[in-house]
Amino acid sequence: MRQDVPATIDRSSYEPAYAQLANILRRQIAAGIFRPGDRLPSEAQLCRRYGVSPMTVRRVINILAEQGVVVAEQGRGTFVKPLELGTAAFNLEEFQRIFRDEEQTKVTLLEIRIASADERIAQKLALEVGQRTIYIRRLISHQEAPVLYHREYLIYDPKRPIVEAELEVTSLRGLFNGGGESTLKRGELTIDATVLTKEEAQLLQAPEATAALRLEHIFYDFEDHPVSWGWFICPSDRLRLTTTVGIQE
Amino acid sequence: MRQDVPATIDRSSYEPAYAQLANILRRQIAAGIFRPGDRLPSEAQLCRRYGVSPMTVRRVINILAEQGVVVAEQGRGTFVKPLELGTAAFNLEEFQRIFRDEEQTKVTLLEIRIASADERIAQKLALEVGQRTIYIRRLISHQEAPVLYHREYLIYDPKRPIVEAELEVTSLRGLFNGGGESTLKRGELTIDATVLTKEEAQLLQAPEATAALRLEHIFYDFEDHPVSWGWFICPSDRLRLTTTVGIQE
DNA sequence: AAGTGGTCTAGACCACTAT
DNA sequence: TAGTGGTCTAGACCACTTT
Repeated sequence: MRQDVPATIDRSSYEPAYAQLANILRRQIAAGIFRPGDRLPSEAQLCRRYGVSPMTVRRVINILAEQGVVVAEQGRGTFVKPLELGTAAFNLEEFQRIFRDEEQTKVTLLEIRIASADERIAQKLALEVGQRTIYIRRLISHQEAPVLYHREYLIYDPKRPIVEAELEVTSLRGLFNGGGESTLKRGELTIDATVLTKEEAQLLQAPEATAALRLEHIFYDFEDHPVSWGWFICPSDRLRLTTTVGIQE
Repeated sequence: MRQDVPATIDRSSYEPAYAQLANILRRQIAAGIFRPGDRLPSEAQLCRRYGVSPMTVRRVINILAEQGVVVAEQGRGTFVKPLELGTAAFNLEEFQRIFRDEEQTKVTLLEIRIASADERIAQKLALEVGQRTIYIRRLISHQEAPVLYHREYLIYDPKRPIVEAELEVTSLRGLFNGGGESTLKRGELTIDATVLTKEEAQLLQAPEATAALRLEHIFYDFEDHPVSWGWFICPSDRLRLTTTVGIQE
């Protein structure tokens, strides 16, 4: 037994009862009091034990179930879930942090030009081959060191306000942290691995043939038309994706 | 307007009222009826409009907030969130799928042996340099083609049941899909990019110097002791991480 | 003061599982 | 039949923001 788990709910606390109870149960599981496969006390028992209403207990169980800590089975009970690697989720917080740190982060516009769509671009942006797109290359530096190289094709349509907004160098910041583009409905993202080309290595000041992560994106507007296709290149010694799976206290 | 959104809740449906209302609001947002930054109707208005109790509306708002679709601000209202790239989450479903498909997936044990810990291993597993570990190499093939190369160091402790369990080739399956190890409390995972070595390329039947994803893991038991350190190598043409961000209908 | 979200109650009724 | 989770109600009270 490593640490005592508080056993009651403090009604005078600023932390709401449901959050307190969720933490109590999660800590009990983390401490090994309830092991994977074990059944938790029934909801009625938890109501009596902690002096809260059924609705509040229900909410707590829902929270723990969403966190992947337990699984509730109707008619049988609520059980502690074993570790499941497939539920691990990696997020882009590291990327977000770079753009949030406005003092230390600089976005350099390397190139903007009109480019006519080849077959690949046309397919990604649902255009005809030969139609105009806007091609943008950016280099993102953090603390004086280049960390990301971004290339992007935007649909060219003078009627669309998004084009002007996207051209602004600051738009990337909004895209990562929110509050930016409000004309985008959704994006499809893919991560894979790549080897730096000579050009990429030079810009990113990395040795040639270094391994790098590649984050590809397509963004869609509210009419479900693609408006942007592009990708970030990120040497894997500068940015990693990390996460934890299982019980976090 | 692309599609009509059902405007009432069907009380005779098997789908609970809260789920129906969440879908109604999400579809209205997806259809552009409410745009990023817009305020949703107040909870009291939603109660009257859809004939449900405050608790049910509350639950709906919570669900949409968890999904990152809206943000509720006390005293002000509930607002549609703009697209935020930083909230994108990549999961390991692709990996999970491989192991779930038991017919088509074969795990080959390439090597098991006792290895004494060098400085790097000792640090990862919280051991002294020179202590014994179990070194395992596995090749995972799907539909006759190798997709993953796994190397792993396990702490060597005859008293620990985990060791025997981990040695079984089937244990990877349980780890990914759940129902496996119940002695593991949590894992720390990292994804980065790497270039295949000659040995890796040969085993994975890929050209040398190909880019690959590398998924590193450390697993901890309920005493918070590390029990396993290892990594999967996965050529990026065989497995990608994909996700979507924003509104999904 | 009025309107907003946030928490919580004390039940009701239902669906499902085990015995 | 008894016990389990799952949904839902009709309020209450509170904290916060806006006017």
